[in-house]
Amino acid sequence: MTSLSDPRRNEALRRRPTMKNVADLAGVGVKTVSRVINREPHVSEETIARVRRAAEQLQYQPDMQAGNLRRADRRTDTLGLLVGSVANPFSAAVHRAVEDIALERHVAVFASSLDEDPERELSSVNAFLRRRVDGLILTTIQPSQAYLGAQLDRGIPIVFVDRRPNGIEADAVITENAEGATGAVEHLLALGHRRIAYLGDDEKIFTARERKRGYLDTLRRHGVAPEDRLIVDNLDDEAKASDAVARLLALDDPPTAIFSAQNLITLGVITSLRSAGASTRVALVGFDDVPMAAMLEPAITVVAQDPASIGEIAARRVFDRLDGLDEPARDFIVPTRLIVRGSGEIRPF
Amino acid sequence: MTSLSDPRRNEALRRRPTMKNVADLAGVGVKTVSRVINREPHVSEETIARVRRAAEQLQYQPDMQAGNLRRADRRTDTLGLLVGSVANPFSAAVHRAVEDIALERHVAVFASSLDEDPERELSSVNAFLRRRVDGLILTTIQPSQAYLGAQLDRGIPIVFVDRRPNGIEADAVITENAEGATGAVEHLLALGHRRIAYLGDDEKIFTARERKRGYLDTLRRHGVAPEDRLIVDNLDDEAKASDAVARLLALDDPPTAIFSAQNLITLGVITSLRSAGASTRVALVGFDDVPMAAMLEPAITVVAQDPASIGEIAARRVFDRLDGLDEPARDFIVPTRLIVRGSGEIRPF
DNA sequence: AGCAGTTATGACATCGTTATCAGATCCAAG
DNA sequence: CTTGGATCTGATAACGATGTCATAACTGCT
Repeated sequence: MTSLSDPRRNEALRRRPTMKNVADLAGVGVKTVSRVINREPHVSEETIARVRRAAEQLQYQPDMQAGNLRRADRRTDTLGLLVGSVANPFSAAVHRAVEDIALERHVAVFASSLDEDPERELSSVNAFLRRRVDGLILTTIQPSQAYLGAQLDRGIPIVFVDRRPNGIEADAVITENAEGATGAVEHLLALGHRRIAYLGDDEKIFTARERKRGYLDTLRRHGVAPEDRLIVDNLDDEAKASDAVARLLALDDPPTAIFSAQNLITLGVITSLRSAGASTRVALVGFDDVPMAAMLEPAITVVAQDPASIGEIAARRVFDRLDGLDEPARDFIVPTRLIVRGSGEIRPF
Repeated sequence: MTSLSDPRRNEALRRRPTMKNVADLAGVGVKTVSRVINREPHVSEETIARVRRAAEQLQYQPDMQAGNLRRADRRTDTLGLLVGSVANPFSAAVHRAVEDIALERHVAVFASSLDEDPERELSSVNAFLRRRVDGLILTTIQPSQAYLGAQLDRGIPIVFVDRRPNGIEADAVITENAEGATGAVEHLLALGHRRIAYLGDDEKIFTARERKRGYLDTLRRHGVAPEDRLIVDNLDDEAKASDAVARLLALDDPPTAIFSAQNLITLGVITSLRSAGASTRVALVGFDDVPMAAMLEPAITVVAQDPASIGEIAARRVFDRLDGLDEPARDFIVPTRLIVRGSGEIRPF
């Protein structure tokens, strides 16, 4: 007799039931159980019912890992997603869109945060690959993504989001960064601003380079010489952005407008302009939307991105490739939209 | 001779290399490769180097799925996380905290959104289980979680977050919802408010019930009879919340203060109060923090939750259990914090 | 020299599933 | 009554790794 505390009994209880267990209980072979579970034809109604009952009784869950090992298509119905940070609203919106597309295909998503750390890029990608994901959607920070070439050759679709890869030809879904920046700067120029400051992130980041390029090119095209004193890079948090604004406002000839090239930076700018009492005097246009922007006083004019589209396009591309689409790699450029709310329409003093 | 287009050659190229391939290239047995990859002892330096070189050359990545099948501990180093929605800031913060803890242990996280849909709860949980996750962290909406009993018995740790489970004894990490609501309501009562409206979510949601209970109990304890006309449930989006506020303001004896029990509802309330020009007349305290709350005019007083702690505690609990901790299930109550910013300190008119 | 103990290695079974194939049964048509 | 073709079923190999165990070559000790 086996008692509740008998280790063997516990062992049996603790083990997840296998197809063999179901087969024995139903009095059929394992292959028949496999057929029922996978809804394959050529099983009698009566056998199906018996197997179903046994599976139910044991609370059987098939082990996909074991199945995938042998299965012909070798798919794990799993996808790896690497974003800036799952806690960042932009990344979260991308993630959500990817999840929604993946859900339609019963594909589960591994999500991971990059934190602009090259080491994390490698370890996340490796973690995904060891788990045999069917495809990858990646935001990257390594100078080159050539290390992914072999995976691409082996038919694992890889789509880059938000940033274009280097050293490898692969699909990329990116915001029209330079054009968006151009729109912002032209908007300010049209109001008469000439002293327009640029506050941006580390130029190691693709989007930062692009947005800065848009800013510089646009100024020059309109005959305004960019001034080094009005250009600040490497702002990777809100506090640094605030400090930078304080310094700009203290100049002899301070800027009459600010183009803030990233959303955390925009928050820092708002804080700093307010505490200097300059928020209704200095114009501000931010790249990427800011939560509650419409509720602020003044409301914040931004170049809004469309993270949901980015995620959706990336996910669809991965699945198209998994479905056999064999096109050359290409970029998908997602448009931005200038949302006029007030802060960007302040005229120069 | 095999040409580039020879299907066999392509086949070989496309296949991910196996340990056998590495073993053959290095001129050793598969078990030796396994030892090297897993850093097991009893392999000569020279052999290690040969195997490493071969693995490098083939860009070999071990297949964890195959390994897990045989491995003694049966761990997949994978965790399933179900949150309200990965795009929601509260959920995203929980997710991020879970990811950070998981990363320390080289555990990958499947993240999924519940969307308050009972069907989605079941399908997500099943998707996780079929993929043999080591543990589950779940936000739920089904009336009972008894269906998870077998998994719990089999030793899969399950920790519920944000909502307490029903019909099953399992760990739960939850915000002190009723107490937080009490704090908000007492804050308003102390200022002299007696007509305090409650705007809340569907009572099917655990947190909504708890917060409402806190509101009702507190009013009664302070000798204020709750008024049905001032209590609105089932507000599941911003627009509905706005409409509800408009109706409340149109009453003969409108509320002098509003307790908004969820963050999307708070946004709707703000919008509506503003458009009615009542935002500096009617007091507002929201449950759960709102982005940019400090920047608004008036700034929004809230009962802030601590999603990062919730995620961290839940993840640690899962790993403690995986490490063999055998305590009875318990609740972890995460405190709230009343953040006084202005909107909640408006006195009754 | 002989023996025990350690190190280095690989053959083989095994994990839980699916693919292949062969055998049994049944039915309809000749 | 045979034949051919479905339909139903299960035995067995295989997937890519790890666990077990046997074997061979050393090492250090009597």
